Amino acid sequence: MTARPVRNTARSKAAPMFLHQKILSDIQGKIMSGEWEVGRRIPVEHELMTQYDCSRMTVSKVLTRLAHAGLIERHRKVGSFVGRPHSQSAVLDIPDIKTEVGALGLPYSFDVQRRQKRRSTREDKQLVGKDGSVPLLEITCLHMAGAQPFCLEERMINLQAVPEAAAETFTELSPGAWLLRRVPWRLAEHRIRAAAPEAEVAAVLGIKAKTPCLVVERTTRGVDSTITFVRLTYPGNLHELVASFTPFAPVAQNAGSGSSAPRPKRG
Amino acid sequence: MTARPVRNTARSKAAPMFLHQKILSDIQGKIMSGEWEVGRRIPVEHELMTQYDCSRMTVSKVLTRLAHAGLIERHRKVGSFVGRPHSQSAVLDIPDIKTEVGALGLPYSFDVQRRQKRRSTREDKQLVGKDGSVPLLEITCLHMAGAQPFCLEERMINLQAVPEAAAETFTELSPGAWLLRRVPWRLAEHRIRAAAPEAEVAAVLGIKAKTPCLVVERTTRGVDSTITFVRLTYPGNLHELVASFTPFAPVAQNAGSGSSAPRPKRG
DNA sequence: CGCGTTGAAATGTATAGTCATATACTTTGC
DNA sequence: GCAAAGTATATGACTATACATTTCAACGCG
Repeated sequence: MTARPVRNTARSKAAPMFLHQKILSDIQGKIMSGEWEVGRRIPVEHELMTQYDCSRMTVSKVLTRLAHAGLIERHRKVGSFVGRPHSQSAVLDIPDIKTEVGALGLPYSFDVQRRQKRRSTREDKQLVGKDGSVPLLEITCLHMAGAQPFCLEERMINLQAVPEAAAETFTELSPGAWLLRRVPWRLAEHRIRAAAPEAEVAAVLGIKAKTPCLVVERTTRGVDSTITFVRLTYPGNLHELVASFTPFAPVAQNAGSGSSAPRPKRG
Repeated sequence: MTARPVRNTARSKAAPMFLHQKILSDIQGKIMSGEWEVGRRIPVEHELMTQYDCSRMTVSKVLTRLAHAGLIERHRKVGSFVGRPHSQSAVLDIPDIKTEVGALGLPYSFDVQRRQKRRSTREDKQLVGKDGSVPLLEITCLHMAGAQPFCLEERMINLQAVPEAAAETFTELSPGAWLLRRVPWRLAEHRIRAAAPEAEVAAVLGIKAKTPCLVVERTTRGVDSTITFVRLTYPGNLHELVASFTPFAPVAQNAGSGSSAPRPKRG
């Protein structure tokens, strides 16, 4: 009954993985891959204990750690549940555009101006991993704050990764919001720069050609391929990104109280 | 010998703090306040065990958690040490300008163009908390990539928070780098926008007045006051910020191996 | 003096429990 | 029928212990 690295059962060759590492990465994988969707119940400690043939402390520590990291939420008597990802990131506040506009106290609306299917070429390399051509959905969408254009969204969606998008009209939800709630993502890369808009873009946004614009390009990757690429062009002084940092990663104070967050009710 | 919330010794009134919370916040406080500088040895588990009159597991869990959060580094037989803050942030890559220029393969240099002491007025409100006027050091510094201006830095340093800055000439290290390595900080707020530079700034940067520029404003706060405010103006297409996110906070895989990081040697 | 051996220090992994606490569900009492 | 009380369950806090692993440092020996 002593503690000994799990020289993983069959073909022991790779780094000997400790039990708690295995449990951690198993659960983490299920969550990050989207196999366990948000709100789904995680096996209770006793189940995991049986499943991995270990003591309660061991699984408990793993779950506690996952809770600290925000991947799961735990509640006494109730159980543990897959947590809701922090909308985009707690640090760089690039929220849903609707939320942004709402924060300005202006009515939000959007208009899909273009919508076209095509196959990817060599130039859209950022969208594909290694594979050749994939079907794409190209969308141009203008976001309005009241009567004023707020942001131009030029997006490409990988239809191989998100086939449902082909049939979606994006009338209720903007493409960004739709994707965010439909597709589990793993990594979002932002590139932020200042540039003068192209003539065409300037015209749509109703600004002069030389007006400085904040251009945010985001590549969102899923488990094994890029899901979407988007370029958001904000007219210069209309927009500002805000980011807050602490020098250290935050050490969550609560061990899993989650008082304010509405607890998912599923089973 | 049972577990019972520490109804904190004297004047029990506030929320009953659990032992591990107390240990955690004690250590966290010492590190975040700068009282324990980077590399300083943290009491070994046995000491903490004695100090807080608890079992080894309890302190061990706290330390392990701090290690996961990156606040400390742990090494067998050696002990635990205050970790080095991740330069600015693992997510928004706004590194030292010197590093940025170096990455472009260009020789880096900088030139302090202005350096002036004054007292803060009502307009510099971002620098002060509630207090009235504080002594300031105003610095303008031009960063060069080869022969080309790369970035203009306009900075204000709170001399109340960093009195040593008054005597510093910033010949070896740029103001930013100097501050970063001298002053412990708690929070950095960035505001990022696109704008046309003012005539004066455009002249210094050697660009046309209408060239879009990426303007990054950063307020860095210490324990109880703002340390410095800086505005970095990058000529438009010369610069791009890059940020990567994952939907969840990263769950550190290693429990404290820290293989590559050079272990501080102090005692 | 240099080199390996050995011991001890410190963390790392894991077990097996106890008691506490929050909460859903069930039973009881009126 | 409905609320109060009780019970079961799942997590949370903590102890005490065992053994593993890594690495510093002291010792012994040629």
